[in-house]
Amino acid sequence: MSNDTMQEFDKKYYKIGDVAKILGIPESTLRYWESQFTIIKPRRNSRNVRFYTANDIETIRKVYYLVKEKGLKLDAAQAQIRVNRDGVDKRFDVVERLKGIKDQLIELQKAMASRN
Amino acid sequence: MSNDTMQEFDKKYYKIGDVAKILGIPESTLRYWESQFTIIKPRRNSRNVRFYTANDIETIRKVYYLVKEKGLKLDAAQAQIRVNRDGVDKRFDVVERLKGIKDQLIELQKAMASRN
DNA sequence: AATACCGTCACGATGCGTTATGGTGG
DNA sequence: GCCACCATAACGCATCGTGACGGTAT
Repeated sequence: MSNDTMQEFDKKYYKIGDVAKILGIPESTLRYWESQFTIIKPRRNSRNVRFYTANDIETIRKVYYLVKEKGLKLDAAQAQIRVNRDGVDKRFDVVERLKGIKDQLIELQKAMASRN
Repeated sequence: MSNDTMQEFDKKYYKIGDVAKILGIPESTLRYWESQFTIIKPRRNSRNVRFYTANDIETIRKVYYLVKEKGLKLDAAQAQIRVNRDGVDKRFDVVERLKGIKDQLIELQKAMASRN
């Protein structure tokens, strides 16, 4: 890991060589995916060198899973990652509605208790 | 549509030319997909001619959607179709559990009514 | 000088179908 | 003899990724 990697105390950046080693993917593939995806856009420093966050790496890990292990096309993988986000949001909505119902039931329970 | 197509009164079978016209897919593609998929296996008659059910056609329609419109690889499309079945089953399970809760609430309502 | 990065481009592998050929049955 | 079907194999195109090249910065 190069010296540049650490930018601040708590915020780590990884250069492409680091990411390649961490994920076991050639640098050339990382550059190629970046050219094909809109969801993988690492920051660059003033000398045009890529700097990846841990979040970037997680996204790439998802792409790797979908493309390499599930056999989706790059386009489809990108769409799928977005759909998953939507799916999470939808599940979250359901949870919120059920929490509302729970609150109503608690109120009902209180009402019943006060009747005794 | 050829004469062979209708086998019984209520059960229709379609030959490959029929399916190709219905779905707007070349026969060659249908044969190719059949060679690659396990989920598309139309019956054959004694002369080795394919006969498709309406169900077969629906499966092919799903494949068409996933492969042509969503850009999945054939492998991934096949997996996805299975996953969707699982997904439906899981949603069904949730509905069943919520129905059970509903029954309990109805019982609760009755109990409250009898208290008056 | 050696190393790590950059963009680009050419090449190769794989996936996906199409087309061509020759054959059978009605 | 025509039409719809069959299998097989060669071919072509697109996608995906790799490798190599020359260049820059530390």
